[in-house]
This record gives sequence, C-alpha cells and structure tokens, in this order.
Amino acid sequence: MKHLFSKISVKEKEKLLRLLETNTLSFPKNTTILSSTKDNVIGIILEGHAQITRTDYNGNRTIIEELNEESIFGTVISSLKSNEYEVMTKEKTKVLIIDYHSIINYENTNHKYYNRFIKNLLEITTDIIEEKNERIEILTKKTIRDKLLEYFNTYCKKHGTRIIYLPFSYTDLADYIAADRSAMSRELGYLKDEGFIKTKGRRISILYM
Amino acid sequence: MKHLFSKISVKEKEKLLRLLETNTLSFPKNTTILSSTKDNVIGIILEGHAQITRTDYNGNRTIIEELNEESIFGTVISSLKSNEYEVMTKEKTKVLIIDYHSIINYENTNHKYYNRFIKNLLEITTDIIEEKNERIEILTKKTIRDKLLEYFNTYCKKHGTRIIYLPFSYTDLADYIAADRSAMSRELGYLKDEGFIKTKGRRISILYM
DNA sequence: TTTAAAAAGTTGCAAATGCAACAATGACTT
DNA sequence: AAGTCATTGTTGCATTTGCAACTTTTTAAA
Repeated sequence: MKHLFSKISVKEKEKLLRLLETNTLSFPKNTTILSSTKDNVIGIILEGHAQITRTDYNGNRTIIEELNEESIFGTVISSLKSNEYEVMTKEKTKVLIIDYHSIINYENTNHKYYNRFIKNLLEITTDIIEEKNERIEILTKKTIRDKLLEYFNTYCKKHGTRIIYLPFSYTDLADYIAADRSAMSRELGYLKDEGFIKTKGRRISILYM
Repeated sequence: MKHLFSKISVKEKEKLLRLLETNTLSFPKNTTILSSTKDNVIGIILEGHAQITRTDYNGNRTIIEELNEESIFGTVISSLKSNEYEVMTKEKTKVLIIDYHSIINYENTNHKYYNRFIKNLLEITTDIIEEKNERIEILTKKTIRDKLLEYFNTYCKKHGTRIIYLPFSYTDLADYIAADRSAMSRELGYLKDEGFIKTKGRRISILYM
C-alpha cells in the first residue's frame, strides 16, 4: 500500500498537519477508536495495532481488517458508516485522525506538500477501488466453487504464481467470499478430490490448466 | 457525481490537457472504445452515449453502466481489466482519454488547475469507494431477502424517503445484487404477501417500520 | 508440558436458490 | 393496429448452500 506521506519531509508533514484539522490520540488496549461516525475522517496508525471488526445482529464478531503501523482506515475508505463496524485497539495505540472535509476544503494550492499529500491520497484511493472491484468480481459469482476459482485466479495473476499463500485463515476467506465456512470447506474438498488443487495448511497449489 | 473539471476554466482545461497524455477520439455507433487494456486510462464522454457491458462465458451480455455526457469511466474506476468487459458506443460518441500514469507522474505542482484536477479526481474516487462499499454490503448478505432489504435500506437512508424509484429494471437489480432474476422476483412476491412492501412498476413502497 | 482456545474438517438435513421453460405484460416500431 | 422485442411474473425441480452439531487439528498461552 502506498504511503500517505511519501515524498513529504518530516518538517513538511508537521506543517501540513497544522493546516488540517487533525488530532493525535492515544488509546489503551481494547478500546474503540471509531464507530459509525457521521464525520468523514481518515485515520493513520502511528504506533500500535488495531482491528476493524464487524458485529452482526447475531452478535458474531468478525475481523474485517488488521491495522498495523502506517495502516490507513476511515469512513472514506471502509464502510464504517454502518454501526456494525468499529475500529478497536489490540494494544496501546497512537492514531492520527484527519478530518476529510478539512482536506478537501483547504484551498491554498501553493503548498507543495499539500498537493503531494492529495496526490498520495488519490493513489491510495485508486488502489482501494481496484481491491473493491476484485472483491465484487468474486462476490457476484453464483456458486462457492466459482467464487473460489475467481479468488485463485486473481491471486495467481497478481502474484504471477500457481501457489497461493493465504494471507488469512480459511475462516476469513469464507467471510471474504461471503460463504458459509463449512460449505466452503466442503467445496475445497471437492476441488481436491477432483484434482484441481492441492493444499497444505494455508498453501494452495493450483493444478488445473 | 462530481465533475472532473469543476472549478477549472475552459482555458485552463485546455492547458491541462496539453500537459497530460490525452486523446480526443470520435467513434461511430456500436464501436468498442475500450476493452481489457493493460493501460490505466480515464475516459470522459464529451458527446454522445455509450455503455459498459459485460459478456460472460455463456455469451450473455449485461449492461453494467450507462455513460452519458460528462460520464467518467476507466480502468482505474471500473474493473475493465477483465476481458469480459467493454465500453461500447450506442451512438456517435466523442471521448476524451487520459492516461492515468501521466496524471500521477506529472510533477510540476505549480499549476493551480492541475492541483484542482487532482483534487476533483480524488473526490470522485472517494465517492466511487462509497458506492462500491454499498454494493459489497449487499453482496455479502446470504439470502436474496437480506440483499433486497439492504438495498432498500441504503436507498431510503440516502434519499430520506420510504418510496423507492428503481433507477433501472428489475433485471438489472437482480444483476446488481447477484441473484437469479426469477428467484428475486419470487422473493419480492413473498415480501409483498407478507406486507413488507408494495410495488407498482418500478416504484417500491416500504411498509415495514 | 499441559491446557485452553481458535481454526479447520465432516456430515445430515432443511431451506434457499438457480435454472429452465413458459405466460403475461408493457414498450416501441412501422 | 399489428407485430416485435424486452421486461416481468410464475412454477417445478434439481442443485447448492447454510446451519447445526460434532470431531480433529493447530496454535497460543500458562
């Protein structure tokens, strides 16, 4: 992921943060940083570790995203508007919060670093769109098998490989493709039986084609 | 949708387009403008009318998006990278194509209108992310009923109303929520029977709570 | 090393859905 | 007004999937 402050010096960064509506906040472990804000904000993890989680009406909590140092999150980026989502610290965490409107409404176009910042943000948002498109492509497939194959294809194309190292657990994969975990497990079993894939832990080898 | 050239004068716009790698192209009716480009480009319809379509392996073509004057499309925005997609003119159409990398790599930060352009583009991309998030929210629901209800809720919240005027056909809605059209039709029937909604053509009234 | 807690695999079964085929309605054209 | 084409509604049936409940395996913690 591109960085919000790339090509901006530490001094310029400090100036920039003074121009915008920002807050540097520290949170203890297991605290909610953000939940369903109407305000559009962008947050950056300065130190520590947090997670975006979702709690559905059954009370099941799933982890949507891991946030480590330099990770970016926010209402502009994720769908934090729904009250099912929250950003929660997993350890003592320092966060920089920037009001999105103060970014957009700031009008002095002479500040080089401000313009660079906007451009960095643009690059990040286009990357995010690409990720979302990939996921939508998967989610619109009608069977679990097709969802899995689409996931495998996208992964392999991107990494130029036939061996997949899942970046998360199978439980998370089931969430990602919006399928029941046990049903997905069953489907993976079929794919193995039919000789399309081979797995060892979170390593999946693609054998077809 | 925000406009790519808002707050940029006609003269500035012309200067800008000379700075960037752009092409103004005219296409006759029923011609393919773009299909699965490796290049990242942004296109703007200057005159005419086109459609983003998708043709699946069965040969079924669906319309993904209507493009009218000032509409923006492109590999950065839609998932045009898959060869299932293409942008096709429905009448004689004039298009402005801008190379995405020439936008990002241009480094002279003194041009006010260039910076404004980047900012406009940023606003557009964040809007797009929001749209994609909404769709993902729908697509991750496990039943057609839940998908429909999520669609209704999002629509109503956004428009502040209990009456929905579908912006497209039921056939398209089925595509949007990734469900079989007849199965969706059946589910809408149940929702009517149970008194949750009432429909008249493409107007849907929400009766529950 | 033991213990606890996640994660992953398995399976029967009921429910939801896709598919196919066709009827009905509505919109548009000549 | 007739005819064509797209959209919408309907229904039987086979398939897929979610769900629940339980086992096995893996990982992390004490």
